[in-house]
Amino acid sequence: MTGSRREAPSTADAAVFRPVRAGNAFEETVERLLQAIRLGVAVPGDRLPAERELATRLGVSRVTLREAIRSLHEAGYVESRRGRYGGTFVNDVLPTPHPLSDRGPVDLPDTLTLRHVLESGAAESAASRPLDQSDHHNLRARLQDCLTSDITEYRRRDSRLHLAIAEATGSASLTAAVADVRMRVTELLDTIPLLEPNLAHSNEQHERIITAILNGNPDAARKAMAEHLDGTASLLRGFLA
Amino acid sequence: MTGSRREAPSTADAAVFRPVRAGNAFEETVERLLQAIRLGVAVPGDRLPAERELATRLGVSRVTLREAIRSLHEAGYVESRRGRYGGTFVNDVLPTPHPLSDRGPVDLPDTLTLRHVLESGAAESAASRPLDQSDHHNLRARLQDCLTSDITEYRRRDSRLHLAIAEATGSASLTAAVADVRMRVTELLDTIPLLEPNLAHSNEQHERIITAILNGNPDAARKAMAEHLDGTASLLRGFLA
DNA sequence: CCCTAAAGGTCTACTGCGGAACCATTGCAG
DNA sequence: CTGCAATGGTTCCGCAGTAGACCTTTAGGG
Repeated sequence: MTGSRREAPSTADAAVFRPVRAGNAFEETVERLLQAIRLGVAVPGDRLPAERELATRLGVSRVTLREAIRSLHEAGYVESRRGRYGGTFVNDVLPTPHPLSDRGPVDLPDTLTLRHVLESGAAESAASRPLDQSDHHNLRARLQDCLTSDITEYRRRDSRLHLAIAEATGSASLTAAVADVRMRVTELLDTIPLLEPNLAHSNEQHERIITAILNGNPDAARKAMAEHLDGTASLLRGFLA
Repeated sequence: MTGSRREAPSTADAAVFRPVRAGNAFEETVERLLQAIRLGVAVPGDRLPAERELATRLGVSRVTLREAIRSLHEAGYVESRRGRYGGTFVNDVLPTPHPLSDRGPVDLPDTLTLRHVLESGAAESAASRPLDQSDHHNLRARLQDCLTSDITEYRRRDSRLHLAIAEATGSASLTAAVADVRMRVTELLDTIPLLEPNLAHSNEQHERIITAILNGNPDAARKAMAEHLDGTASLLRGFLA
């Protein structure tokens, strides 16, 4: 402990006594909705769940959710329509995001370390459990989305594929953690250019990862994922160092 | 998306539209302080940081923190003393916790999957970076604490060792994630007996893990950690299945 | 012996947020 | 063409939580 009579203060203190809340309810809600859009869980044209339902699922009041939606509307992400079969819809053209935006500076090594652990672990874990037909279908469909994507949509479909891998582990907590860390990485990636060669290379790696998972080969899945992540990691280190 | 015109609802929805807050500020604060005590970050006799400082670090008001401390006091975990050099101190004899206590039922596979990913990943990550002298010292000291521990203190020292491994990755986010998942595991472990043979076996595995990390052998570290975790995983599955 | 620093203990606004009721708009079914 | 159901839009009230000032206790130093 800090000031303990026993020994020097440790950094475990920092982990346990970190803030209990990341921000206020409004900010957290905006962040989640942005996550849905940026990670490709809600694609242009999609309708978000109705306000009453969404508020319940997010655990915030409808008023707070509506404030979040309003700020997303003002930022150009969504439009709302009233009446039966109305709702809040993701815009077809999304705003090009923020030059390493609003909030505090990100700790690059911290983010990359966490990402490596979570995503290579998820790949291994997904490959070492029996997958049902819908898992197979989902993984293959998301892979195909990447292969057939142009540059403008690639980042979202890439995220969606990685999320599908996390889902295939069957662990909701792990999936949530992967979604969070990908959000952090995505914010960084959006500040650097995406080139055709990277995309082709990325697609090859995706195929190897998915093949290993579908074949139930944990070690190969982990290794393929690790290589894949190393690629973007050195890219980021290069541009942001 | 749910209700999307495009395709079937996916479980990624659940990850992104999960609740933004785990509970109210009071409950979260109690949880954190319990974490500090149960994971051995604050051991009996230790003084917690002063209320004003702790409230700032946890990002809650002093009133809320004090309510949390009061409920820990009533539960027998801590005592507070006024005056200069006063403070809140961890009791020497801690209450034996809750028979799979208050909150909702835990998803065992979910917890174990997340734990496997985080902790084996942390071991690998710690082994693949240069460690300074204080890292070496910390790891060896925590290992020694386990080797010389009797049964009553073993769980706390075990957690503290595993936390030290996470710290050695240098990633604050990963350390926090490991602390959280260990808290979930600890609550489960506290409901089943701890036997001498398990303890001896555990110690052997700990030595192999730490040796691999200190020698900078990522694969060995990961493998040793994975075996170690498999042990308690099947124990838990046995008792709780 | 008293003063001061550092800690816990108390009180008082103020505010963010949740809960719930109610209004307004829209499209489909009858 | 009328009514209903499903949605977004609005309003109000109450409570949990925050911020900050202030009180009380205690140990050590001058």
